[in-house]
Amino acid sequence: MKSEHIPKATIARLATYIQVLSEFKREGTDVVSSERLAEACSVNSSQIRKDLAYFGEFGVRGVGYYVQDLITSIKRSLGIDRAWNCGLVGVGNLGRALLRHREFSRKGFNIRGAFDCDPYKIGEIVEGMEIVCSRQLPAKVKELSLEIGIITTPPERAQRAANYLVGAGIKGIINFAPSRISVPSHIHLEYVDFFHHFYAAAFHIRFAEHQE
Amino acid sequence: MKSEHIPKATIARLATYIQVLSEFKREGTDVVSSERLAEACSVNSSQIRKDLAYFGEFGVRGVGYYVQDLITSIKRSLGIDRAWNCGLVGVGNLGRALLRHREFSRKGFNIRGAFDCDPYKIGEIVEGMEIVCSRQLPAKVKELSLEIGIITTPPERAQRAANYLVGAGIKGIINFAPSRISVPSHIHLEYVDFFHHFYAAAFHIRFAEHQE
DNA sequence: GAAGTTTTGTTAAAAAATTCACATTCACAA
DNA sequence: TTGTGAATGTGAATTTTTTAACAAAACTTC
Ligand SMILES: NC(=O)c1ccc[n+]([C@@H]2O[C@H](COP(=O)([O-])OP(=O)(O)OC[C@H]3O[C@@H](n4cnc5c(N)ncnc54)[C@H](O)[C@@H]3O)[C@@H](O)[C@H]2O)c1
Ligand SMILES: NC(=O)c1ccc[n+]([C@@H]2O[C@H](COP(=O)([O-])OP(=O)(O)OC[C@H]3O[C@@H](n4cnc5c(N)ncnc54)[C@H](O)[C@@H]3O)[C@@H](O)[C@H]2O)c1
Repeated sequence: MKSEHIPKATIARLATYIQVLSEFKREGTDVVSSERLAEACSVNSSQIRKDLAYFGEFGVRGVGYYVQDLITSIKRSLGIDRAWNCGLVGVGNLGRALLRHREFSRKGFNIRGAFDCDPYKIGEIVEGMEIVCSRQLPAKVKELSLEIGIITTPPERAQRAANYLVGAGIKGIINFAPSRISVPSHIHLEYVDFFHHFYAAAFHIRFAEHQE
Repeated sequence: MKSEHIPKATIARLATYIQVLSEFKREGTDVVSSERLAEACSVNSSQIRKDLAYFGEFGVRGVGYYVQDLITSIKRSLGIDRAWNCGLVGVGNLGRALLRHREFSRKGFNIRGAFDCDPYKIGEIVEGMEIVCSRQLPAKVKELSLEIGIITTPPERAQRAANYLVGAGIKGIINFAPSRISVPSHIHLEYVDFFHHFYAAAFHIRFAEHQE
């Protein structure tokens, strides 16, 4: 059914499918039905079939989905069947945690450049990578073919970091700082904010108490 | 219009509104229209009015919203007008970054307990807090009145961590590990997975290239 | 190789979320 | 006090997303 516009929610679910399918694979399961996958992901089974239909036909009727094949197909659909070079701006607490996180490269996102403006941090080695001055961003983006910029600076510096990245020719930005930034429309921008999960928890716990 | 069920998306947006309103406040803006707030949040203005209507009437017709009042009202609506005590299980890279993050307590989520099962880590002090053995969870949850559990263990340990937390009487869990876990239905469970933001970036960048 | 079973892919129906449109309300000025 | 302008709150219209239902396809068994 291949389609044009893909809902954001679909992409988030595809990430979950990959996660759960990988677990199935580790357990030695070769084939899985949409029903069984749906249960493991806590979604409706036609939701899964619909999500997949945006990209093509990956299953076998009467059988289900071959786990490994489906992982491969979803990855190809999302464009993560190849490596993406990333640059991280702001090597503080969070930036360091991300740099040390092996899962990034395992999932195809290689953090190849780490940038900071603090002279005490520049030159330091983190996870085998030297922290470089932000001023060198343009040169490094080209040199390392960086395509995705990760912003982990304090919020008031996020816009500046974004400007550097955009100027350097980055194609997409993931902003972990809690501030809205503006970038040209051809740059893909994602905000990461996990506080809303805490808000949701607080809200629901309180609501449940209120019910009693 | 006060309503029963609140969409997840609404809660995520309310988090954004708080963020942007706080910025307005810092800049000295006292009153803001839904139109202006909408622009800053990149959403539709009636979306904002609808989101707020779930909880009550907070604006003044012909005027707009008083920034400080609206922040207060949203916080009260979400149940974050009081402090929430949290316990963090798994003091690794990510756990440490979260423990060191001041924003948590500023937003009302106080991480009061840090737990790990690694004997080399137990006893260590992080941000003025002693890392405690996971076995002491039940005692500590009661002692410190912990209500929300934060899981930052490796994925294969997340279920066990959840079991401990549930057994200890926690009310909600935020799981940062990339694995599905099961908890009794009265426990509120949130998954934090920011890889889907990377997937979305990769997908859109690639799609844009494909368009050319 | 036909009949039966299973599970997909897809169309149709239902539900939910978003946007529009405007009557209502409030502040302020004449 | 009344009129004017502005912006909220909300019902209705629209769009999007989710769920249900089922025909088409593939495997299994007899
Ligand atoms: N730590 C967390 O757990 C956490 C969680 C959620 C969000 N965040 C957000 O992530 C961001 C980083 O948090 P953190 O705790 O790592 O803060 P941090 O202060 O430890 O690190 C910020 C780093 O950015 C660097 N920096 C500042 N301006 C810069 C610039 N213009 N160019 C390059 N580097 C610059 C600083 O030198 C510092 O190393 C913040 O916006 C924070 O709100 C952090
Ligand atoms: N580091 C990141 O940037 C990042 C980003 C996204 C998600 N995550 C996820 O967060 C989790 C933690 O990541 P990390 O990089 O901090 O890993 P890590 O290995 O540095 O830390 C894991 C910690 O959990 C402890 N632990 C293990 N089993 C435990 C148990 N049963 N009870 C208590 N503590 C236990 C370990 O001793 C260790 O200190 C992982 O699941 C990871 O996939 C990490």
